[in-house]
Amino acid sequence: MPELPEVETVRRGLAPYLTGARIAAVALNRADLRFAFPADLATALVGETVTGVGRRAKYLLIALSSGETVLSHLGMTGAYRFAFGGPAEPTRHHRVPGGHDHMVWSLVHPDHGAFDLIYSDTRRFGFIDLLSDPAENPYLAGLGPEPLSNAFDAPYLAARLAGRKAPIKTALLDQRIIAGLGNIYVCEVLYRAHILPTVPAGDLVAGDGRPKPPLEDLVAAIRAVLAEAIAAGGSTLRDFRAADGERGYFQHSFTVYDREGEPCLTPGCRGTIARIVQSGRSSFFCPVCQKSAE
DNA sequence: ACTTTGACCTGTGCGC
DNA sequence: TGCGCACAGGTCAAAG
Repeated sequence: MPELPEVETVRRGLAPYLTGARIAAVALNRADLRFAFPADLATALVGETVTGVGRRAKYLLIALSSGETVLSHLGMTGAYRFAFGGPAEPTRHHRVPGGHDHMVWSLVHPDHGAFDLIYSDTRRFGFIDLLSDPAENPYLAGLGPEPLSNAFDAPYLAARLAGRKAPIKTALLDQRIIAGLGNIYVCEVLYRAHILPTVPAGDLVAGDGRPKPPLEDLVAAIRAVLAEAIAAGGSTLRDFRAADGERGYFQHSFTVYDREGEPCLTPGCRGTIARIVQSGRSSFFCPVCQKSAE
């Protein structure tokens, strides 16, 4: 589910409790998620101390005192929650018999005491791996720049989009071009930048290879929308200890995503939000105030 | 080399 | 109420 802002929110919720905690035990309730758990996962974790919780794109990176790193991707329905003493409350995906709590870390933190960290994942599109060298990992090596970093700007994006005939919607979902955007935020940033999702990506680049004004707007929109979403997620962190982190995913209200048939919220625009399917994914947009590149 | 499609899973909500 | 179908925020392999 989680796109960059949601994963960042999870990271911020986990970091204060995991950093400095010692892993006393690890339970795996099945052999695989999307991929098999590494054979030595539990033994590699037990006895180690967490030295930090990072994020790259939509991946969580949990660093261990051994020097190894746990890579965790939440897929569509992955979620972490804590259980401090007593039986853990099931997640809302857990009402059906069987449940979806696939991995449980038992941790001891010098300040927070003993607690469990539970990973649940209904659809099991998530996965967990153990990396000795994150920089060399194929999952991470091919990722494009972080959209909130200095490495991401309009000239960069222009260079990557020049000549591409694929719709801008599809290009922005390509993690090799820009890391961390998913279907919701791509819809949102294109809406904010007033660009139709169907525009051929290369149309946003001028003949000399420089970004056209709409592409400058798009870069600004990407930064603004993500920053706002992270800020909104941060406001839910107060509850992270008791909740499952899932709440934050949807707390944020969207301006175009999933609003088919509703009025466009752009000031002065009288359009109605439409929905089309691109690359098998829903695109929501306003056919009035979102335009092709001039 | 490029893009699109199907596959992986389970759950929910809608129309009939 | 029940049933079937469409759909869901991600990614990868395979097919075009």
